[in-house]
Amino acid sequence: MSRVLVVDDEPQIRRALGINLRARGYDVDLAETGEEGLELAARHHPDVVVLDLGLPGIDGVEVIQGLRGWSQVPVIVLSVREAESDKVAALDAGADDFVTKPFGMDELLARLRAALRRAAPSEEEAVVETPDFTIDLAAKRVVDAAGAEIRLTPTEWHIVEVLVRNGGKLVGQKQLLQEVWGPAYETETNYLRVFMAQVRRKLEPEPGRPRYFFTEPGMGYRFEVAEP
Amino acid sequence: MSRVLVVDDEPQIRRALGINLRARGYDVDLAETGEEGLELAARHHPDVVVLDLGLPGIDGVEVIQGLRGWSQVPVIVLSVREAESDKVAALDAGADDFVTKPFGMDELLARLRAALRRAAPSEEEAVVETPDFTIDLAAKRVVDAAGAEIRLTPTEWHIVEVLVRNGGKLVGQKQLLQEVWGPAYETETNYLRVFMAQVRRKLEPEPGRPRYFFTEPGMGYRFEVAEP
DNA sequence: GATCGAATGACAGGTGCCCGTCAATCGTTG
DNA sequence: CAACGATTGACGGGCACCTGTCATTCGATC
Repeated sequence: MSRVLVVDDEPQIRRALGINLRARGYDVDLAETGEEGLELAARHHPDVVVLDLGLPGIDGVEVIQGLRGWSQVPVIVLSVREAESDKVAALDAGADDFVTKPFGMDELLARLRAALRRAAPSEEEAVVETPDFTIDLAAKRVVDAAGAEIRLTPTEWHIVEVLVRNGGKLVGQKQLLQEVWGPAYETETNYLRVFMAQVRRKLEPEPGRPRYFFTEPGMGYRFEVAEP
Repeated sequence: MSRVLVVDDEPQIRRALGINLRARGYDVDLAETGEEGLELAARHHPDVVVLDLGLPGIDGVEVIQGLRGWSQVPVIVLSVREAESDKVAALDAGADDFVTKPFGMDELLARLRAALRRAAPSEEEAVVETPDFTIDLAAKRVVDAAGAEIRLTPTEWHIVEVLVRNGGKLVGQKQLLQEVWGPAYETETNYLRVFMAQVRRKLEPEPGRPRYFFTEPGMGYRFEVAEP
């Protein structure tokens, strides 16, 4: 789950945010001062920061600037101030969002989700490696052990994708047929045999003795990388 | 400069934003309804959208959903409503920020800058070199091996940009069509064939045997610089 | 152990789709 | 009005997919 750093000098706010965020599965760091916040940020690399502007010691805007020196972490600013100039200063310093106290917990949580969603375009490294080939789901590509590309046709790739995304799990024939060819084809088991053979010819070192794409007779197919 | 799309049914708001934004050097599109806004977004690909929630016809939240179907453009929501549930709905639909009317122009401009800054590709070393040409994504320039500039038309450049930014990854036909021409063109595969041919004529040493812009039949295209 | 049926695997021929290419037309801009 | 880029349509070639048939394997039954 995501890690949230809360920087606020008011104990009741820290407490309320700590309870609510942890209840929703976030990991939460609490800091009372700007200095403490910067230190925790450096140590724990939170995914999002909730920052009060009116801090004792160094000001909230300075905290933002301190963060921006080395991090792109989204910052949501809290403030009792209504003054427009404060908002402008905070946003220009690099804040991502601005919430005026008193605020509703639902709104803050929604803004938190929005900030995390923006920051997380990070195409999870969807790569599966085996001793004989490597599958990159994001790039839609397969390379063999020597690094040479293995070309798959659209249908072949689609089958491989479904099986790999369900890695280790059995995928039923009907399910596979529906996902690759559409709901009207759920009885065309011939297709599966033809294309599974093709996939094995291209990926299995011994197509006759599959090491990765296994048949479960009468049920379906399973992709699995054997443990060493 | 950046292009801003403003969607609001109140003439005085449209007028005020139009004047203020243009005075600061933004290119501005003005739309009165959600439908018009979606159409303009598809045609002009703005860098940021300012959207009123209380629209006649289709609702602001639906406009956000319509946009999010194909675009990651930041959306700043305007609303007279104070209700927290509205904010939550808009933010969860994919809005990036929320401003309550009446708002100060300075605050809106600051949030606009913040949204654009977030979306900015962070000015990283956006240069791709190959033995035959060099692409500078930031400067929007291509030069050949001898240092001479290669001129690309806007559409050609847009295609190259999308493919290069996804370097190594396969870009689906629909995705490419949507990002370059807009969501209404996702079936016009002719465009791709014509413009890919044009791009290859200008960049590939042997347009008939591509070394950089590869076709994945039935799926899409991929830009890649071969390892030495 | 022999027989049978069900399910999978293998193979090859035909056909339709997709890509690359060319060319004509339209719309915009200077 | 000239020049350029974008939009279409048409066409040919290659290949991916579909299809039917036959071989093989496995388990059940007698």
